[in-house]
Amino acid sequence: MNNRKVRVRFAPSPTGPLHMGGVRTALFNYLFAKKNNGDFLLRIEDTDQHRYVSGAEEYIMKSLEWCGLKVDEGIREGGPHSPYRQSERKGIYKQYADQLVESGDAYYAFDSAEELDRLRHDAEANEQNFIYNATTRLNLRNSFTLSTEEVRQKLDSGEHYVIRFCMPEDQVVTEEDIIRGEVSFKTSLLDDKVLYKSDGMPTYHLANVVDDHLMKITHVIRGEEWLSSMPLHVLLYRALGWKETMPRFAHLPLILKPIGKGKLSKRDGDKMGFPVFPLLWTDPKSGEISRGYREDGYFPEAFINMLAFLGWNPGTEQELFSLEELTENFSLERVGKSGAKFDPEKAKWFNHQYLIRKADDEIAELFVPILESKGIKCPLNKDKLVHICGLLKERVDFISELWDQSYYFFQAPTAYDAQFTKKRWKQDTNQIIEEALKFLNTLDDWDAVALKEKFSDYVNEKGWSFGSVMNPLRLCLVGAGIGPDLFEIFAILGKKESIQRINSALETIHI
RNA sequence: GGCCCGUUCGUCUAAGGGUUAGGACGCAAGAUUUUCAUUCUUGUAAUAGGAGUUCGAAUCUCCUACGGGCUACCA
Repeated sequence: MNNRKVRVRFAPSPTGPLHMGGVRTALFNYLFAKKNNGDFLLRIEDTDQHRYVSGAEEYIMKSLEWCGLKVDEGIREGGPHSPYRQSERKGIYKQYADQLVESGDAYYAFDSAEELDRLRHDAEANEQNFIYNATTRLNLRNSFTLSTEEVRQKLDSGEHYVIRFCMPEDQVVTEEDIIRGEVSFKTSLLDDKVLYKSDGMPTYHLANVVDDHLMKITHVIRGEEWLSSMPLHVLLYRALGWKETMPRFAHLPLILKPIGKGKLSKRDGDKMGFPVFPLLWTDPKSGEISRGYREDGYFPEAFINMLAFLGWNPGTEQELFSLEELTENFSLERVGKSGAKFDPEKAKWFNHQYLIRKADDEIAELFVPILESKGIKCPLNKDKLVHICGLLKERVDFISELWDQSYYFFQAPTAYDAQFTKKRWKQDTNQIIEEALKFLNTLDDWDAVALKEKFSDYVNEKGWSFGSVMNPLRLCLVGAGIGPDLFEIFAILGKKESIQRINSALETIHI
């Protein structure tokens, strides 16, 4: 229909921390934009002053940044359509509301919130619906029932008013959704939505349509919760005379609770022990803290990859995609229609995949702060730490879990796992270990491979079973039945420390 | 209640009328291993139900059921 440059926007309200569903919406917008060499804008929709939460805006930007979603135009980046915060655009909406009134597509209404509430309640009591539209507007206080004179007078006297869209009486609005195909709505069932509030602010609907038009947005990609307002928006574009450049719509399926019914909420995360927000969030009022994916140890690449697969798939069997690869392969046509239950286990799996693909030295670097938090200060040379990380990364999903797998490298055992001891430390074990210790003392080449070879020969020579020697030795060095190849542990610990640990164990363990 | 959207293994999903309905997560078993893991192999398990259209339906149509969203001077 035209070859305008693709421009999409992510338009959250700063009413709290950005939910992972919101991040996914941002991600899909970003991917679509970049795939089509377009622009990705961030617009803050803060037309509701009551729900404004301080810090939310900053949080949104930090979250996108952490995820690697670079914004082309936004409140911080600026751009040709500044400002990008709707509260700062307040002045530009009124003229469009006025335009609609003039063309007869909107009208003034003076009903109080209480009056309308009462009508809704009454209708509900009678198992009816109250809809402010053609069926009722002639019984209410508005430009239809009041004379031009009266309306003028009320307006001039400063009485509170709103501007409502005049929903056509009997039309069918049909619009193509990129994900869902054609969707139709009967206007007789829709209501005369408020476009302009009595506080002088536009509602979401007006501001959204006006800004998308002014900012030359070509595709509106948003959550399914907006699908029902698509006809209103379509009608607004038409009424405003912007039919030709109206963006195309794509409504994304929702992210649902892992178990049970309904969409994913903050509660579910608390209950089941997973984050629903990208970053840690401290509520400015209550001080309540919500965990974040970042702080929980997720890599942004893993988080993004996981999110992308909630509702989208490439149609191949590849599951691991970098942001660049996602961008290359993304298409709205491959986004599913149905809501996706979030699976925290799969999220961990994604993180594991990214973790094991990281270079050992990078992992080591990330592990250092955790070691320091445990009071371990550069206990080993860097090579050894890198080696440890390489040895153990397969076993964990998060960097922080490395500690549970490796603590014995940094501190000698102070206790010995009772169960393992019982199972592996037999009557003759002390004697065997003492002999083995003598042999180990004679060895100077304390390299894992050499050690393994020489010690294995020795064990064979003595006619011992491997298990009867190795398991107790593991207990001596580690204090428990965990860890990688024992000779690797020997090598990393070094001869002196290894011998010392065996001696201590021999002194401590009695059966 | 009304309107709109949806429904393939427990979960994420593939299969654009013809496949033994495929993959991944999870779970289970086996193999490997000096422990614990890893790894490898195998298994587990699905087209919501009912009508139609068709030689043939997971795929198209309708009905039912179930799920979800919206129904504010909130976004």
